[in-house]
Amino acid sequence: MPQTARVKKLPRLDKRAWIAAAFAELAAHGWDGVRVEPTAATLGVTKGSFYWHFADRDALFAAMFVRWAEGRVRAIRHETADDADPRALLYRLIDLYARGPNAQGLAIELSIRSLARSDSRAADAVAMVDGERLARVSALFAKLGSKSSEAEAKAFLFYAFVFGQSLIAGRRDASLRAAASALIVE
Amino acid sequence: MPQTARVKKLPRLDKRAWIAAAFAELAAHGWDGVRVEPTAATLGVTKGSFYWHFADRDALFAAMFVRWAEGRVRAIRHETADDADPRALLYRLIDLYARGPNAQGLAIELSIRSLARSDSRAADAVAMVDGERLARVSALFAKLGSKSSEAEAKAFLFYAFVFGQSLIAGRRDASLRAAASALIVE
DNA sequence: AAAATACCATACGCTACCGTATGGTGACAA
DNA sequence: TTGTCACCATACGGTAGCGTATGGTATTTT
Repeated sequence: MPQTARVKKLPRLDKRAWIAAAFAELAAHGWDGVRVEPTAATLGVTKGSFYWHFADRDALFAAMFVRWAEGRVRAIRHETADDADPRALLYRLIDLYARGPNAQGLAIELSIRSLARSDSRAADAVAMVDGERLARVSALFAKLGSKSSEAEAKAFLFYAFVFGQSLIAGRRDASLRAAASALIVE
Repeated sequence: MPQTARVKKLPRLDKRAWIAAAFAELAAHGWDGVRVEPTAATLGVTKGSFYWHFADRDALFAAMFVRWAEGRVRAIRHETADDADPRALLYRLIDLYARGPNAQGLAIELSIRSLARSDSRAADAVAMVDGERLARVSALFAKLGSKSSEAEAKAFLFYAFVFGQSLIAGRRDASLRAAASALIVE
């Protein structure tokens, strides 16, 4: 009996599990950290599983792009569904990306945006998400009284600020961030 | 024959040449594109040269961080030296990072900021540059009549916008960018 | 029950690099 | 001249990971 007795139920993974694990690696170690064999190890399987579900490593990336875009668009629609108080909602959105309750999601977003500069499939995913986000935030500013063109400009500013702010080191300068946020929203 | 007629036969590189070549690779293919042997090939030497100038690959990265920080601080001081018309200067700074006459520099900046989330040496370099940039831009807003605290907030907003905007796909929406810029500067 | 299918393990060859060890060569000094 | 030193080439061992080939086992289907 040379085999290790696998008492537990066999994992029997699917594409979703692989993609989820790949996103975790991406958030932790960037694109060069998304490797087949190490990910297989953390999933408790071997790469035999991977190459059953995906043609190669590149196919995994492609699947990650579309899944990310879908998930983001859905999340944005959900986050901007309650538009009772647009101003409060805008502040909440900033907070969502600023004091990372989801630093993982932010890392993923930045990684994908980084790849989008050279990979057209990633660029497509980013364009899709950007379109949805700009439209939603623009609508919020319109509800606050801005004309259509001004609302779009404010949405662009808002959106660029949210991500740009995440690139700037200081986790400490919350007051600075709050003041800058007020300059946009008010 | 002039005394400085270096024979082309022997390249005789130094650290600076290696670092410059590494930055070119970084801008083109990211951190995982900065490899010793391929870079040696493009420099026309072998890795024997590299391991004479650097202890290992990590030492090259460390050298890149400090060189980048130094170069950036110097560039920022130079760019903000002429403060005759602060408003025009602010617009010029936005333009500098927006319609990339220097897409290469932007790619490098984003790569380093990406690494700064996990590498403390990169984080130090980024903090150094951020400090200088915020101080300079803040001074510009102060010259435009803002109180100290407001000038800092505006500088933060300005700075975050500049980088955030570079993350958003559209190269096409120049008008949107201009409108958003006006919201900050005016 | 038997066969087909879905999923995974194992083993293999292959490439791209990293870092080291060591020898070679030109420039310059003694 | 002769050595020394700065700089590089060459050769080597070692690792990590990709993709493939093939066989095994559990699950489902017939």
